[in-house]
Amino acid sequence: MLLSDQAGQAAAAKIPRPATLRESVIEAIQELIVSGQLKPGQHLVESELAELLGVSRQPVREALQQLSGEGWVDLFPGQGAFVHVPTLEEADQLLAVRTLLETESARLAAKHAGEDGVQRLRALCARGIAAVESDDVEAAVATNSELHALVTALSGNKVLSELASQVARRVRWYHTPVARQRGMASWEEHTSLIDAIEAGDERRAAKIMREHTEHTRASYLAQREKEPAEPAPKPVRRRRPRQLG
Amino acid sequence: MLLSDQAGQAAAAKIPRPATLRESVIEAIQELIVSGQLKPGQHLVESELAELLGVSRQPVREALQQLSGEGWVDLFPGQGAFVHVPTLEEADQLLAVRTLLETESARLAAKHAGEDGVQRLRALCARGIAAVESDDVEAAVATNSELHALVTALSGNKVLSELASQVARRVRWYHTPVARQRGMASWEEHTSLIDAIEAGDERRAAKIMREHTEHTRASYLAQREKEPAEPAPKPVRRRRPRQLG
DNA sequence: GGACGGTATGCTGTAGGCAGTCGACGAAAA
DNA sequence: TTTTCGTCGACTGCCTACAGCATACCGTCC
Repeated sequence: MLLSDQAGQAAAAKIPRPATLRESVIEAIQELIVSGQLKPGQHLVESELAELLGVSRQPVREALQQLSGEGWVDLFPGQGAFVHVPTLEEADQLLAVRTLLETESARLAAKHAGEDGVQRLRALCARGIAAVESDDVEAAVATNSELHALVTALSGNKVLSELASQVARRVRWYHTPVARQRGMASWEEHTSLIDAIEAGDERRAAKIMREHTEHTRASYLAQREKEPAEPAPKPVRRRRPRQLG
Repeated sequence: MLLSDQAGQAAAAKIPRPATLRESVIEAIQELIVSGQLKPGQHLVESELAELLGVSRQPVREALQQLSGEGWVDLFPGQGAFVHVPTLEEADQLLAVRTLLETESARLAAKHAGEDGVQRLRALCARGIAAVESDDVEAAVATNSELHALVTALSGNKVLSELASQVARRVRWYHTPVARQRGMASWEEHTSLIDAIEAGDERRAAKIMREHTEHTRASYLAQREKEPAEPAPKPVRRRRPRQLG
């Protein structure tokens, strides 16, 4: 069976199925939220989103269900969906959880990662450093995410890596508008992390990752301290102003 | 404002809202899965579930979306929903994650729990021991879950406790059919855990919880080793046999 | 006899529509 | 002027209906 052998090769770049509308809508709404076009607390009217995206209400509803499961929006029965409002406290707790998950990931990665994995880590790290040096913030952030994702993947624990990636996405949303990036220091930490993983030193890898994520957390809190945060505009059901004409 | 004062008192037993159909359906399907009426790998036909529960396809679809987000079912675009098939490897990884989350919870609980929290823990523990002594397995399992949930709640980190409770639910599903309960030994560990929390000894609390959950994990694996696991009936889309008549 | 292609079937994905419900606004009463 | 009640508008929750598609069955060809 030649084909099944190839198919067995991990990500054999599955044919880019036209995906269901629901999935497309999920990504679209996530993008709208992360990019700030949909603001925290905003009432998401199904019919409006449907029209905006050119689909019917059903896929939008299903997308909102799923997004609520991942913490992007809050669903109030009978009232509809509202973009989740991340409080300072919650962000802190989320960052704590991320630290926990990624620290364990790093430890396991040091335990299990092979030569191949380390190579890929180094490649990503190089790309990240290059991005920082050329002041390409966007690329640096993206590469940073990829690197962390790869570390969790190398842990060998799929459940863990999936959970971590979910948490990471939310962290990115909370974090992005506040502090853009910690710059080169972050990538030096990445480098020593990879060294530890290559050496198979679990303790050191865990320690570095813990400190690394705690740095991010500290910088986040410091940033947020300055701006007293918006006065939480009470997420109330919006009423469409009278359509005249 | 008298009313709002009362409402502020935590769980003032919110009026049992008639809940949306979707939520009822979610619980119903979860129950069907946990109780084994829906077997792993089984194809969940929307219209059948709808008829079975006496609702239309829409609430069923939305419930399946949400359940897929929590790992109870797998959604294959164009093919439908299948009850998730927990492999041995995945169960092990899930238990590892649970250990991680609950250990951290225990540590934080030792750090933050007050007199009141400890009291409630002791009460639950007493109930659990009583249940074991009277051979009430059902009650013992339920109380066990409650106790662990309370520990995570006492951690003071809502994100963490929510994640832990989700993981715990899945663990219970994987675990229940295999090993019913470890009996009294488990509750002795609970007792010393509470002692550590009361003393505010973070390290000890974490250590006990880690060992405690690792015991569960070991017993699970031991149980599963014996039965070579079902031969994984290839989750294929079922086709209703021809209706004659 | 085995592989291939055509056909049928029933399921999923999506759309549209109706009733129930929640919130806002305005009028009437204290 | 403040509180309370009634009405209106709009949105959600759910149902029904249709189009597209994936799979299984079956006849045909090699």
